[in-house]
Amino acid sequence: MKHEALLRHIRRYVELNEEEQDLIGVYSSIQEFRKKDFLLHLDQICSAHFFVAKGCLRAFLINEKGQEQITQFAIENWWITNYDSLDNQIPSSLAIQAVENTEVIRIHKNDYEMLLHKIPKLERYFRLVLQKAYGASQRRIQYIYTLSGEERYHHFNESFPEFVQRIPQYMLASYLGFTPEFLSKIRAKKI
Amino acid sequence: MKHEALLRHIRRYVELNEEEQDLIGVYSSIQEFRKKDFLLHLDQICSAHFFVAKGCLRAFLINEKGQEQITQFAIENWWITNYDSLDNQIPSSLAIQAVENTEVIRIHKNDYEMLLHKIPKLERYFRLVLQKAYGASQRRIQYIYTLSGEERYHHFNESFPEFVQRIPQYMLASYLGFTPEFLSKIRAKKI
DNA sequence: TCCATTTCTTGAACTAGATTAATTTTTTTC
DNA sequence: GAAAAAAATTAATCTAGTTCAAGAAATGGA
Repeated sequence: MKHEALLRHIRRYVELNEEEQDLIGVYSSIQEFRKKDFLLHLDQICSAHFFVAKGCLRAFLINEKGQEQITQFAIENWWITNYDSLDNQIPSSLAIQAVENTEVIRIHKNDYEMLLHKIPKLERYFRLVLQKAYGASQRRIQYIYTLSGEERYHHFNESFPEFVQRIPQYMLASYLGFTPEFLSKIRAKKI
Repeated sequence: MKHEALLRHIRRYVELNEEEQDLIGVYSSIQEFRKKDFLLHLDQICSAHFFVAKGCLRAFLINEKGQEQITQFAIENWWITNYDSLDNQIPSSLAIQAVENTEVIRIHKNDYEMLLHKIPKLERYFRLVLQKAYGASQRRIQYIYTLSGEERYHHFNESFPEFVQRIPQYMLASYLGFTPEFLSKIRAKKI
């Protein structure tokens, strides 16, 4: 099944019968993006939810100095979208772009509503997904506020060693909230 | 009805019949907290979700310098809990405390599950609540990364002028991620 | 395989915000 | 309504991380 990766993820949280699994196929589509392709451009109105089946995405904004600031990564089994833009149908302050060649399962806003209506237990699935994402976001704010840049780097490295290998260092620096130059200096001290 | 504030909030998102409204009453309890009372202590295992009917709460942690760092506020119509501690039944790294005398509607972990089971449309309600909270959390991360301390203060002031009046300045400084002394300096420049 | 582009490093000068400590103002309590 | 406690201010000194600029290394494409 083309959307097997998504079904596998949903089945971690709720049970699905054949019919429901097919329905999810009907209301979703597979999209392939090449490295550097955009899923969502700056100022575009966001119209879909994206599930990463394979690969890696990043969300970023452009700050007043014209620099890219990465606010989020999404790898296998993560959902990503701009809820602000999607819910309120306003131009996105974030862009979403492929960091690697990436296979995405895309669910359009309307199809998402349709699916929730036809398969109410998906409400539970998305509640649990959001609860996890919100928890992670809260934890991230705690780290930003309690750790220095250097501590944040070491902590991230210890928590996600494989992921650190997958992305360029300047992207990691941006995500962690400091400059690539500063990251170089940290690494020069001790790896 | 003692839990009317909560019912009113839920009805913004999903319809409820008499029976369902009563059921929510059965599985929730009202608690009054006086200013400075704790709803959740540091290292305690969190066992409930809290809905603020009236008043104001804060969540904070103690950083390595022994200082309180506020990670979140909750006022009327906001839910607050430590999902990390609640979901994984681990000691909380956050304390939750009343900033004002506060009336809370408390739903125990088990009753929360029970309610979701008996009234499945509450899955939708909590999904929508979490989606909003997650969006706010994402937006907050964007502000932390793109605005200076001073800009964050002005922005917060413009966005929530009434709320700024409700809390001591040192709490606002902590929430915004800088020292009370720095906040004093900003205010000295221009109000 | 070579050129172009992207990514990473290094060092010097600089700045937003922290720290410390003392003082004043405001709020709370009895 | 006085004393105590909590909150806010001010100023001097300090530091984590930025900025700028230039070069080195790695990667990628034809």
